[in-house]
This record gives sequence, C-alpha cells and structure tokens, in this order.
Amino acid sequence: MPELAEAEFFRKRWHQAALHSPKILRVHTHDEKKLFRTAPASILSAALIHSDYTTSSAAAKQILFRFQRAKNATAPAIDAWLGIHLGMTGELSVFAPTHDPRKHDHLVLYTDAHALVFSDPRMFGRVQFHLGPTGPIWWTQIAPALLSTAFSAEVIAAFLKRRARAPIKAVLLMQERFPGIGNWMADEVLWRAAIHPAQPAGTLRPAEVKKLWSECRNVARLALNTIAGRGDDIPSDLNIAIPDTWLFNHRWKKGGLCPRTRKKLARAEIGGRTTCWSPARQKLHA
DNA sequence: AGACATGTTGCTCA
DNA sequence: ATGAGCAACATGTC
Repeated sequence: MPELAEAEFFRKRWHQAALHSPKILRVHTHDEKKLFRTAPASILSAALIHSDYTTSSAAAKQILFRFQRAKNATAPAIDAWLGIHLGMTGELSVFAPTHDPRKHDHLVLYTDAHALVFSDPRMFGRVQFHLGPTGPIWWTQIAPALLSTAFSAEVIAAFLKRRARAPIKAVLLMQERFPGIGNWMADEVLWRAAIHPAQPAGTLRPAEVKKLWSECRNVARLALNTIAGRGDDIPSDLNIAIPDTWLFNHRWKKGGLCPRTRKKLARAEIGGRTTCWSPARQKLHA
C-alpha cells in the first residue's frame, strides 16, 4: 500500500492522536528480528516508556517519530527516534487504549487515550531506532524529495543517462533518485508524460525528460493533497475519492480503459513489476 | 489451487 | 567497478 502520500497519511494519523496525548505509558512488541533491525524491541521499549511524542516527519516511503523525556533525579534525558518503513503491507492505525494486539500488530504504543499500532502482515517493513539529540544517519540519507529544488530536471537527466539501458519504469522505482515513487505512482507518471514504460531510459528525448520530471512533481503534489490531505486536514481513511481522471482508478480493472483515450489499457511485467499503460498514448520509439 | 500483491535486498552475470 | 535482472522474503486475498 504505502508510497509517498500514504506514508504521509499514516504519519498524520499517529501524529494527531499522539499530539493529543503524547506520553507513552506502555509498549507492546513482537520482537521480530526481521522487523526490528537497528535495535531489539526491548531497547526501543525501554526508551519510549515515559517519553513524550514531540514531532515527526515523512520522507519517501518512510516515517520518523521523535520521543523525548527530560532528565530527572533517577533517570537521564531521552531523545529517541523511531523510524518506520511500511514495506508492502504496513499500516499505522489508532485504536482505543484497551486495544488487544492482533496477530500482526508488531508495535503498539499505549497512551492514556490511544493505542498507536504498527501492523504489517507480510513483514516487509522495518522498525528503526536511534538515540541522541541529532537525527539518525539513515534518515539523512534519503534522497532529495520530489518537491524539493534539489530534485531538478538536470539531475534527472543525468540519472537517466547513467541508467540508459534500463526500462524507464524500472528507473522510476529507484529510491536513490525518485524517493517515494512506487508501482502505482510510476505508472501514473509515465501515463501522464505519455512515455512507454519499456522505453530505455537513455533514449528519452529532451522534451520527454523534462515532462517526466514535471509529472513526477505533479503526481507527488496531487497524491499528497488528495491522499494525505492538506495541513492538518486528514482524510478519514485511505479509501479516498481519487478522481477517475487518474490512471489509478483504472489500472487494476479487468478490461480497464484509459481515462483520456477511452482505449483499452495494457498490462505486462516491466522492470520486474506489473505495469499498466495506455498503448494509445504511450508508444515506444527509437 | 494458483496467481498475484502500492517493496527492498542481495546475489549473479555482463 | 558499475549496471541490469531476478529470486527471495511472508502472508493474505481474489
């Protein structure tokens, strides 16, 4: 589920609840080593209990929550950073403080008002942890956001040149340059830019590179506004009304039609992932 | 039953 | 050394 905008949606969901009631009273974990990579769940729990949620941010497909505790007579100050990657099926939700952990609830933070739940059936996600006044190194290593000035048309052009022989679809999925783009966003971008997903990245014309770059930004902005809401306005759930003018609503439908050409959509595996495109407007060229 | 899933990683081969 | 392709991971749903 989670690409760029979904990560922001889930961040806001926890943020809203945690801001209302920031003190962590109790922590439940499934100590899955696959999930808890940078620190065992026990270390993380010990630091978070009696700490207060303070801030958070989302970048690419990841979310970072900060928890702090002031020094007192018996314990030192705590500055803890909880990083969450939602993988393929990860989800953050909020329940009543009486919530009983379910089978795939790997991390639950209890406050007096809520249970903040991280669940992930397939366990492709990650829970990372860092202690200290400065943020974790792995957070700073995330590539410049699609909506930042560092994500420039020139940088993209150079990257495509380096990945010249790979299908453009595969290149769009590379987090080192397109942070937060996943399978549906990549298809949406290519469809809007009228570029065939199998087109080798090095063969895009200059105008196509420019278009690809601007559509990355458009899709990122539209997805954030639609899926994650604006400001503190959080949609009630992820089944947001995404307009039928997007490819998104048609890409998985059997016999789906391109919302622009009304012609049939095509589907095939490109770059290792199922890809949907509109042959009527996305054509391969030399 | 079998195919498939909005993601990453670690391995092979060129 | 660098880039491209693919299996593997673990579980649920159609």
